[in-house]
Amino acid sequence: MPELPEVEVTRRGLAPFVEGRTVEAVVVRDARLRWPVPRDLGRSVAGCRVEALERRGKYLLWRFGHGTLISHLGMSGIWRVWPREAAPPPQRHDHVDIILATHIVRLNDPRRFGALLWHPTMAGPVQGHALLAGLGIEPFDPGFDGALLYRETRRRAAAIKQVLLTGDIVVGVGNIYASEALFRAGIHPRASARRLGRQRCDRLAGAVREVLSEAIGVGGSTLRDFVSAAGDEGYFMLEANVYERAGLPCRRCSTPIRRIVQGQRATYYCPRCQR
DNA sequence: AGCTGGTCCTGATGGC
DNA sequence: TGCCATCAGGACCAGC
Repeated sequence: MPELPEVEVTRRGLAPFVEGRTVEAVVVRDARLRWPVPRDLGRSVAGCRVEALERRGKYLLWRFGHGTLISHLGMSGIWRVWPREAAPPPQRHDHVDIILATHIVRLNDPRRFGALLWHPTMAGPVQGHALLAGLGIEPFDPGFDGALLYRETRRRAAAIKQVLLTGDIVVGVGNIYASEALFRAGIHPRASARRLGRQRCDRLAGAVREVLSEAIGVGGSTLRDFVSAAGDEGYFMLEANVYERAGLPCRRCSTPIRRIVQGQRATYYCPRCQR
């Protein structure tokens, strides 16, 4: 279940089975994701080698010599891998199989907010694809720092929590980690983005990077279960400081954590630690 | 009935 | 008036 850490954990889990391997066939069982999965995906990639499995924001990019398979997990998507002889029969919501020589990589997505699209190289570099073109900087790019955050928020009057969620300044911060990063930085989620000072931007940029990288680190420990199809162990989260802790004492100051709604999404924060 | 991890799209608003 | 960027809300779904 996918914010950036879950997508990165997925990428690391799939990469050994996928990179350098050749796709034998693609089975599209149900094409009705956010946009229709191309029915002829098999014709685009069968017989072709996956050069690399990359990530951009929450998108997983299967790089081929002649194009890129763009995958997004939406709210409920998950990729699983089995040795071919051990793959169970497809279950409900198992929409697509990518069949390799020795393994099957299978996409399950109950809510169908995910996406699987083919972008041929002849249509231009994949970074120019409409879905990727507007994305903000990667949180682990050395160029992402307080100075950038400060510069990019100057004309954003909206609440910092919502600005973080749009992903057009920095990618990968979903609803859970937005609350967690703001707690770590001591910033109130409703604070106007443009009114944050330089120091608070420094703190927030650091907090975003820390929260995401710690979550990736922890998710790494569930990699084995995730890949082996031992159950839906793919999703793991850090022990939250605020997320879903409404009414419980703040771990730092014991003040009860509050839940508010911003843009129809829940936000959690400590009214004492975050101003 | 009302929540839930994402994000695209539309239409409204406001600045130049 | 027009052209922007920004912003709020709706939309897409199944499962609990």
